[in-house]
Amino acid sequence: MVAKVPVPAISRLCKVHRLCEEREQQGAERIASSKIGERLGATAFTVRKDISFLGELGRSGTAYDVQRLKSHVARGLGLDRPYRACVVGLGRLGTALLEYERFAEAQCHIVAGFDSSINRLETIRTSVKVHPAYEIAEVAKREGIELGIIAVPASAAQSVTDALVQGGVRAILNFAPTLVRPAAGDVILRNVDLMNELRILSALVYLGGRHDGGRRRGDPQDHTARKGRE
Amino acid sequence: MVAKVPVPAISRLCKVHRLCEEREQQGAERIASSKIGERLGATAFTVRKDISFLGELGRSGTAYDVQRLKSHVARGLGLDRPYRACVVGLGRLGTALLEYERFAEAQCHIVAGFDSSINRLETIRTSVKVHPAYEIAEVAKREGIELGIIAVPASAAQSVTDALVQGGVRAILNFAPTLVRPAAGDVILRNVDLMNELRILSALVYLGGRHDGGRRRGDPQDHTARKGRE
DNA sequence: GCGTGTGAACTGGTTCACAGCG
DNA sequence: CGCTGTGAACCAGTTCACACGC
Repeated sequence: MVAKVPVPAISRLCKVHRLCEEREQQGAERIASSKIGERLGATAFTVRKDISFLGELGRSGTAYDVQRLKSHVARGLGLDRPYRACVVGLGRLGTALLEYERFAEAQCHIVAGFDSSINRLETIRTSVKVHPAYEIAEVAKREGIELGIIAVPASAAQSVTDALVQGGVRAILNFAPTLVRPAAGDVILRNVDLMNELRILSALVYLGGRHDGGRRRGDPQDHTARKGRE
Repeated sequence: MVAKVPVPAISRLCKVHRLCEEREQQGAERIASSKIGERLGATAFTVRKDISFLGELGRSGTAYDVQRLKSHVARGLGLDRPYRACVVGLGRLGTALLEYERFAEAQCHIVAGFDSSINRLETIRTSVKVHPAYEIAEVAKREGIELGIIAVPASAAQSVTDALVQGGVRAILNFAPTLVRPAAGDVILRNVDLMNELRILSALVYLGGRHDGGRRRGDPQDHTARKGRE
């Protein structure tokens, strides 16, 4: 069944891929769905189903072959495809992201930074080429940038989004604390809202006991909220 | 019905709260569920249901009173309660978080930073008090820290988690690219996995057209993945 | 009429039970 | 026998339909 993988499953599969790399380096040959589930905070059922979404893997009675599983997931989700990215907004967070070398592990290569403050562009010290914000669309197109990372204040987020879309990016990761809408095109968008994460945690603490005494299953979100006492 | 609010609803309600603050400053008196939904990327139904999870609000035929709605949500989720937090791991990301003043808007006050490198502790320039990592539990207890933000490499994440739990924190926001488990206690945990976000986006782009031609409803996740052409 | 509040239907993602291979 | 693969049951959360207040 190579179709319609649910987004939560995709998220877990990406983690499976990472786990495989980890185990590979440790020299492990095989890994069972139960072990994967344990490591991911999901049930073995879920893990197996997720994997089967990508089509049948080397059928077997023994556990998954780490190498094979890894490339199975990589192929199914296109994770080996390298792509170019940019960061818009070079405040503290933006700068941190700009220089985060380990993104390369996810095949993500940051090739440009943008900021609206000429002052900041001049003082910043980084190996990545930086440009004024009004050049976003142009540079994105010229450099073949597929992914835009937004780290600007909420008020600027929408116009930055529009510029990125105009520049032809295919996906956007938005850190600005506001919902942005891709005006047109088939742009994929995910939001990472730090302020909201804090508020959610605060709320969960507050709701405390009376919130949900029961089991927490393999939580749909990436952002797993779970009570202790596993 | 003041019980068992689903986590996705909590997330949306937190955004409603933020939206109310925004509208309040703009001097708006009232706001309709349809408008809220539009702004949040959810349907008006969902918004109304979310709000009703917190109990009945000033029943009316006209739209919500912004002030009343805001305090309704704040009271229902305990968002007005200020709390103290710390950041563990003072790399680029950790430092950015440590100094992010706007967290205070979410009533989150960062009162301590930790790192295992004495060198880094000495060179860092910040207004927040910093401590060596081995003092986590002690300082957390002494300072009454309720929330821990983890920004260390994956390999250190679990031990940091344990130390935080030992220090009595009630909630943890984990930025390390690995699942951590609260060994004991009622700790609430959420993960923000940047590397995984990138991989997910890459996968969604790759799966592209054949992924899901259809509607995207008021997406369960915080991290809304949605195709353009709303 | 417009707009909220909510029980009932629906949806799709997770869980389960069991068939099948090594 | 252990472990994977998968159709079917289950269930949380979303959507809907309709009652009610302005």
